[in-house]
Amino acid sequence: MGATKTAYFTNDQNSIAMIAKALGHPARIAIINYLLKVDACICGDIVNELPLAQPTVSQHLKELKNAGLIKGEIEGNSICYCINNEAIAELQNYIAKMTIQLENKKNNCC
Amino acid sequence: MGATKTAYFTNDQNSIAMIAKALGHPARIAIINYLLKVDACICGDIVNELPLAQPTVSQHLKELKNAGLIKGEIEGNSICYCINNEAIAELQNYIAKMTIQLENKKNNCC
DNA sequence: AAACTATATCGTAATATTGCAATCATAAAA
DNA sequence: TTTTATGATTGCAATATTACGATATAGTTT
Repeated sequence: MGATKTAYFTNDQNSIAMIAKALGHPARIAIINYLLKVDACICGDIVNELPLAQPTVSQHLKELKNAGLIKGEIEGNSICYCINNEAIAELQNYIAKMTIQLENKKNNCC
Repeated sequence: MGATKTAYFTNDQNSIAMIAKALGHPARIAIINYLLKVDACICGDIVNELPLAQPTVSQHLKELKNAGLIKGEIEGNSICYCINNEAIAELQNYIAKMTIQLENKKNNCC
């Protein structure tokens, strides 16, 4: 008890849930928004952008990385993070499917 | 410490994060998928569909409801849940914006 | 090499989530 | 009215997340 029963669900369900979960924190949304806004993926200053301490930001970056939403590349002293289009595409694809299904049934209820 | 610093972020960031968070569990993805698949939004059998106990499913439904992703309507003895298109639209809109921004910068890095 | 910079990791406290058995609330059926 | 069915709520244990100070690691600069 307490732990998510991952094994009980399909790969697809777990995969989408993992991506969504990674986006399920305002700090991580803020990080993604920042990476989208900044022209090059200059990083590190993410810490300056966010109202959180450096270790906390580092931890959020790690979670985004684990979920495949961002990639990091060592660049001399610092590290360059940027968005991984594939994960975004997977989520977009899922949402798009949902929307199509929703349109096909319109106002069946509620 | 331990609690998310919601107040430090914008409404938009919190709003999207809330929706994403609600989708951040395979059981809740499974519920959404089921609601999309079933023609009418006959419910209750959600419990039968999922490998989880009734109180657990009820809790997941509550979270989806809190996040505005589903609506529930009392129907005699049972309750009829269905998807709330607006929340889905909000998420889709956000992802679409992301995609546009991503296309505008292509391979700047990483 | 020593100092500095940037970022990750460790340890830990506070809080949140997940899951379920037991129980409650309400409506339908008998 | 008693029973039955459906779904929510309560209480609790196990685990996960969030946040950060302190520290470690690795590259850069002096």
